Amino acid sequence: SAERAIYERWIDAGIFTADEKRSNTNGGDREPFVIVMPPPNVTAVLHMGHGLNNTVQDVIVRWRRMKGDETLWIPGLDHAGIATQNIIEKQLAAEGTSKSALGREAFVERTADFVERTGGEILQQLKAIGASCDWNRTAYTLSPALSLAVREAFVQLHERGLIYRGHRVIHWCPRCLTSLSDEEAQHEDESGQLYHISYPLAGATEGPGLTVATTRPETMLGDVALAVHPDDARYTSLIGKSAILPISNIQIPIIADEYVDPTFGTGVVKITPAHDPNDFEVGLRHKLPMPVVMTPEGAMTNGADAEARVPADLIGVDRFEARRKIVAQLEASRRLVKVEPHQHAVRHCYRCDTVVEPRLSDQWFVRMEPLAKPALEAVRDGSIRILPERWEAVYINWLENIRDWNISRQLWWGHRIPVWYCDRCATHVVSRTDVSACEKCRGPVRQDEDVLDTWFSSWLFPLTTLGWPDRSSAGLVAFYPTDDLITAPEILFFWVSRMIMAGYAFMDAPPFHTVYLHGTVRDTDHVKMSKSLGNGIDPLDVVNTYGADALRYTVIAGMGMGADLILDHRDLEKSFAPGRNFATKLWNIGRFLLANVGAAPVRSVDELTSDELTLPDRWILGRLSASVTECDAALGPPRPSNGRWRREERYAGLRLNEYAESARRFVWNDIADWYLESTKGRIAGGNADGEVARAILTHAFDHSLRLLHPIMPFITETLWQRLPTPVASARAEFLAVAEWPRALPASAAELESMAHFDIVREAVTALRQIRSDYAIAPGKPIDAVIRSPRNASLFQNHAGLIGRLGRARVSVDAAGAGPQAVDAAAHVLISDGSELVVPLGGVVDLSKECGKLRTELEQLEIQLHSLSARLRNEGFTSRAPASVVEAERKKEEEWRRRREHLADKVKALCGD
RNA sequence: GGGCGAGUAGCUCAGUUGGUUAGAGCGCCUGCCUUACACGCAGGAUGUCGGGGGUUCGAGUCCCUCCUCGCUCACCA
Repeated sequence: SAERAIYERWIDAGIFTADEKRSNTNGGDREPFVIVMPPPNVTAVLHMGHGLNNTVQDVIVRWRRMKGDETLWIPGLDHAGIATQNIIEKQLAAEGTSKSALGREAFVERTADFVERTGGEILQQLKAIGASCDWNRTAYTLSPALSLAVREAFVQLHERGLIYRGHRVIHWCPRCLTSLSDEEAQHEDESGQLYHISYPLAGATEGPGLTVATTRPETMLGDVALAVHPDDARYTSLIGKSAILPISNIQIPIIADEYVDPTFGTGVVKITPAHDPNDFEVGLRHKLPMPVVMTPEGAMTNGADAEARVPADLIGVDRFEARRKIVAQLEASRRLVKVEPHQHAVRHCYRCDTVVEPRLSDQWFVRMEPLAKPALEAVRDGSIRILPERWEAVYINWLENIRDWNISRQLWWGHRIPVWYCDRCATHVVSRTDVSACEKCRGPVRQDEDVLDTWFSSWLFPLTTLGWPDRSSAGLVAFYPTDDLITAPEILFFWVSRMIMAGYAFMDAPPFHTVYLHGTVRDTDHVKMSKSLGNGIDPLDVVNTYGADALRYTVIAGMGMGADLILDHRDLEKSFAPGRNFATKLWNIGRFLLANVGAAPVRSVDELTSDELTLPDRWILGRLSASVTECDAALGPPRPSNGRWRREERYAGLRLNEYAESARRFVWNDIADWYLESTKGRIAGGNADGEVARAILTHAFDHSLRLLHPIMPFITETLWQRLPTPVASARAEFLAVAEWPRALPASAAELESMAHFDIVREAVTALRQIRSDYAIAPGKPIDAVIRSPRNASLFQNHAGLIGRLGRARVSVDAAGAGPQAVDAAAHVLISDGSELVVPLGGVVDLSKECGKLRTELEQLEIQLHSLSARLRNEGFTSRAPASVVEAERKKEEEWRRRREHLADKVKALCGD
């Protein structure tokens, strides 16, 4: 319930707002740290994928903010050409109208209105999970400024000869009625049919003819030749002759082309230049006609150059229906030789899943090879790293085989292509500004009807959001290049690699130095979560039920580098239990602390003298430093030290789950389980030692909150605001901008203290174990003797603490191993060689304990045996590092002692 | 078809250059409403580290091979 108010205070204080002047690349004294958000589609609503993606970004941004960087996280929206247009078209259909009835101008206006009114909801939703974006800089790919930049990029590339108009077979979606790039036409494996069709030879009315195999019989109406391999002995005699195209009944030549694979199918390929990219190439080589036999919607027709190929009964018939009819006709005329089942990959539209139709048309293309070169080099030379590492190979493989990018879309929603045609002069002009008349003849011109691929605007995002094309803009000077790019692997090619190309093409520098690809959110059957499949989780439900911090912690802690996140949409409580439980724990620690420590200022830890500190104090301070070190190591270096990643740091860091685990362990297992319990008697005392305990507990918890703030910003900020302040210390107004903890190197004395407290903890655990093993009721008092020749004073000093935490009256026997206990007693060895003894005084079944002891002895014998064998092995002692051998020897010694001890005990207790 | 990855406790996953008795969370078992927390506390059980071979004094970790799942690219009609 506190989240919204805290978020508003952060916003009011302007702590998410970046200032160019503070960046050290622009006269300031702070390192800039910048992340550009992968802009969600303007019509999108928040789902778990966004939740994951933006939580990761926010964790990193908040970490750097606390580290003192000038942080900037730029939020944005993508106009999402096809996706948005589809939505409006559906709306229009529901209203009984259509985009063509509306007309282009009205359609665009309506879409813009819709986007204006309801779009961008997702950015509001991101605030609910705590996203610390600089909302003043929210960018939109179709805004006037970015549209100008898009046009500038088009014109520049054209001037450099990298954009051209191409006439070729492209991927066409018959439902969206637009062309698609290679990446947008996605392969899906399908089991289809391979139809073997016999084409009679011209002049021979009878006979078998030539058999070709095809998966798309309907395209045969567009056939202009049959092709065989020039060296295929079966067919060489036929080259140059003709065959009859069934159904259309026209004569087509038999040609030779090396493209044909003699080993596949029958070794004869039908050539359909207008409806197959390979056949198109063959057609070019052999100067064949290229008849189009389908409408844009995918219905059969006699299109350009087709004349009378499609018979009347097939005109207007959909391609798949036509396939059935043609197969039936072929069968009837005995031209269908056979049909085989056939596994193959079919391309589908990435937006509507319709089977893509290859189609001959005129489109604008970007020549990619020159752009790919520096992008390839950037990853190879370490200017850019990709995490997890394995994606670098995928990236390199794609860029090495890059193909030109079809950027024109036959849509209305998007950036209109800045090209104007003069039909009279049969020329065109590419222009930064609108053109109203032909330069040559002063006659009328018309602008290209098409718009640009959505990704043609988003690939410029890191540039345009910072002020490009003005290369000297404050934004670019202060914040370019950015730092991390965080997204899902699905858009590595669509977006990430193209941004890298754009960075080099337009700024001569990479747009970022790190690409972090996180996993996908899936359900327990590992199916990708999606609203339409009904297996989605609404992050706002989670926020409302368990809080944003529970969501964030669960997501971060549960996700290894690059691994998918599995959640159960049917059981939110179970899915988010880790985060909810930890958030509650944290809150309760805070409650205890505030109730016991109170609000009065505490002493500063810096001024405490070492003789004031108790053993637990020194231990928790040591654990704090160790935890900070662990968190820092998991988060890693924020940027390459010298522009390029050195090998040893390249794949280090951003292990957010390890960072989360280290912080959790410190808070829960160190502070809550041990330190806090150890202070319970002290603070109530109200004396000087109580003041020390107050100071240390406050200090340790304060630093826990700092460590956890990037992951759980709301709870940590709320608690931190109420924490007592150390006297004479200037504290930041918000935890969100408080200093990140620094690890202090531990002195030898501190390390010894930590080891000593670990021994004390062992004694406590030993007592609890005995109580549990012998089922001694919690209220029943027990006595314990610690026999310790070496650490008697340590145990003496902490007998009270051990007794309180272990629920026993503890005394210490400094004489060490004296005469064996006459009474039945439980013995537990402590790793310093001491022994903890609890007389069981008739409460316990002796035979049970003997059995236990014997089992323990037996296991120890086995382990000792293999350890000794190892130490007798010369290979080990001579080749293993000395430190390892030494450690093993020490261990063997200890185990021998323990074995003797156990054997003695069994003798004494069990009589054998 | 090419490339890559994964297979570790019932489930979801860690395990950094080969080196003590392989870890965490959830779940499970036992006992506890111990004055911050039962979303908790204490104690506990559970692993032929996918199969097989190899290198090594030593392999979850390196190599080979097989099996099973993913991801990704691809013009075999």
